[in-house]
Amino acid sequence: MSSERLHSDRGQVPGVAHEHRPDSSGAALEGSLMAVARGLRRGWADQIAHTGLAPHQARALRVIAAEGSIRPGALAERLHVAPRSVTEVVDALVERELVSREPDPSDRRAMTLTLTEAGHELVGEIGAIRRAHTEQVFGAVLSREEQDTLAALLGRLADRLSP
Amino acid sequence: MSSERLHSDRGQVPGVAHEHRPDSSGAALEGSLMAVARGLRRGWADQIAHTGLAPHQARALRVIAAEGSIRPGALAERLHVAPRSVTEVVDALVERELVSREPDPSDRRAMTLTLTEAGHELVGEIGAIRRAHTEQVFGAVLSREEQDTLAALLGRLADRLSP
DNA sequence: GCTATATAGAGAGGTTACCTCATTATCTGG
DNA sequence: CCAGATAATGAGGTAACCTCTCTATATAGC
Repeated sequence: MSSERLHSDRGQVPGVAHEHRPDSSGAALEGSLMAVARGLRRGWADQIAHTGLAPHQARALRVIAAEGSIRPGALAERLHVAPRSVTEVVDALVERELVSREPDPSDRRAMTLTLTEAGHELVGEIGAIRRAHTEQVFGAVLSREEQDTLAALLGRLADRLSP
Repeated sequence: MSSERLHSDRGQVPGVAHEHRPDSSGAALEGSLMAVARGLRRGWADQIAHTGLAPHQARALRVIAAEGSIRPGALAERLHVAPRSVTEVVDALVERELVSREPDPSDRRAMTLTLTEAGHELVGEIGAIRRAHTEQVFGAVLSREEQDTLAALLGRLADRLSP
């Protein structure tokens, strides 16, 4: 639906011809990076659409899988949402029987979230799809060596940026 | 949400002609790239927060600036939202007197969006902030040469991913 | 042991950024 | 000149957030 581009540049005279100044390659770098990130994210989203999982549900599932078991409050922190907001995401995952929500034996105020069998299965499946898509994109354009170079450079940037 | 392509290659690695096994480094590449993209986006968001512009408002402003003058429908396409949805974004920008919405002389059904003086100013300001932040991040970690290498690799990926 | 305060999760209700569908004005091709 | 197509928008809905509040439980201080 969003893939058809209409030509929008009719002969209209724009008011002024203004700043389109990618003078430094920094702008190009930034633009390409964001475009690649966007492209990958869209690709993943398209390919996991058939699961019926919203992106934030998939993300929550991944965090739960990574932690093995987690409490709603901690999950909220990982997802960068308010504690209250995670309840609804978890509700949906529990509804689909991908996650089980059980009282935490060590603190009776708290709940513990863990993946069900079906949850594990789905996480694995999504991971495989994601990995395949990513490899396909990178592999189609870059040589193995170039991928290593890219990974090294981005790794250094990520280290600097991540808290 | 974005397209109606339904790839059904689940679970299995799709046939890429020449297969390496980049198992772990592919994941690292992907992870780093997304982390860097996220870090940059957060940095920009933090730094333009003081303008009171929501991210999609800032994006709309940039598109209008880039086009010089654009109609709501075309803007919607650029922002990947439904035509109806852009009305509200534009409402907010018009309210702040950053954008003027005037009847299009060439088609009396249509409106034309252009930046006001204040709009141009703000776009310039945001661009400067963004550029400075980006350069600071890249410059602090990578040499000029490395930035060029990175730009080249990402550029090729972006070309492949973007229509 | 008993109370004061902090914390975990969830209910109630609001906001926002989207959406679809319907409506009005205008354009365009036969 | 009239039958659609198209541009924007009003009306009304939904989903993912939010804050504020409530209840149950934990924990620290007396």
